[in-house]
Amino acid sequence: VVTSASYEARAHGVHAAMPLSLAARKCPEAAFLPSDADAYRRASREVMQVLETLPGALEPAGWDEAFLAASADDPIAFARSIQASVLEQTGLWCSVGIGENKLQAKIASGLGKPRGVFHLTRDNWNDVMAVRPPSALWGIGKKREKMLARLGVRTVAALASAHAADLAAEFGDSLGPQMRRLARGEYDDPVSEVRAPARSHGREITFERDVSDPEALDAELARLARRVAAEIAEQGRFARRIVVKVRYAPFDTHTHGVSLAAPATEPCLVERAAFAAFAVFPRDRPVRLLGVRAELA
DNA sequence: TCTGGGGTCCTAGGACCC
DNA sequence: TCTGGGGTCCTAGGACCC
Repeated sequence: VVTSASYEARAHGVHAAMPLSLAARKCPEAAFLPSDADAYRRASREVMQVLETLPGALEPAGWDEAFLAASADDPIAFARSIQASVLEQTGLWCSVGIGENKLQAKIASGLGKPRGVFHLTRDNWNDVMAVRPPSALWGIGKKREKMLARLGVRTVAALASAHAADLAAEFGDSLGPQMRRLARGEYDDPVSEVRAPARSHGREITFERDVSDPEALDAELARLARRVAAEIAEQGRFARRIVVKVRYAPFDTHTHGVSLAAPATEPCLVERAAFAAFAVFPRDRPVRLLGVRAELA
């Protein structure tokens, strides 16, 4: 599938997660490049190093985004100076979103793309957001948007004024009210410089063709399990539980897990747990995806 | 069109306990 | 024989994000 697309390709309707065959149809003249994770990691480090020189707590959010807790008399000028520094020192453009909290800033950075600066605060929140669909909010995707539409909620403004009880009944006592707060531009989580330790680490593979051969599946499962074990050991972490993920056609995905007697990192123990979890699955269906994930102690 | 790989968080339901 | 109410923990699945 497409990992990322240039703005020129996006103009043809190509976007991330789209199957390559469809992307090629939508944009036959596009150049298809292999992904190069090492290059992106290097570029990410360079950009983050620039941002680290700025005053204020920095919270990286993935490879190509970060939150900066800063205050400035002239936020827009400050944002432009960040942009200029990043461009000068890395040759890369970025967009900068300014907000009173992470939600506003995150949405603003999207609205600033490409290469722009956008300012989103309580003063212009309604002007900018009220008529947009709920999926314009960070944390509401297409599925929740559909569920909201069934409740008659089709805009951010409608969500902001929806009945809390209705939302709680549909989405739960936590998520429901939280979605309404998002629609009002409210967000409490502070920018946090301390990175929480990872909760899990896993590897998965989608086969080019569905695999039925049990020996081939066993071999792949062992390979994934040992790789995960080696990687968490390298990070000095221990597995608490091993979860195996299996996807059949068409996109029928299931997981089963096995808790370890004690936190462990030994490849043989991780592998044994993976096989115990895998044993729960029926073995008579062709497998499209196999994954092993360690939940960490 | 037919759906990657790495994650995080939330929810519902069941088991279990007092 | 049929059964409360409160709580915790575990598991599987799903939604979301980059």
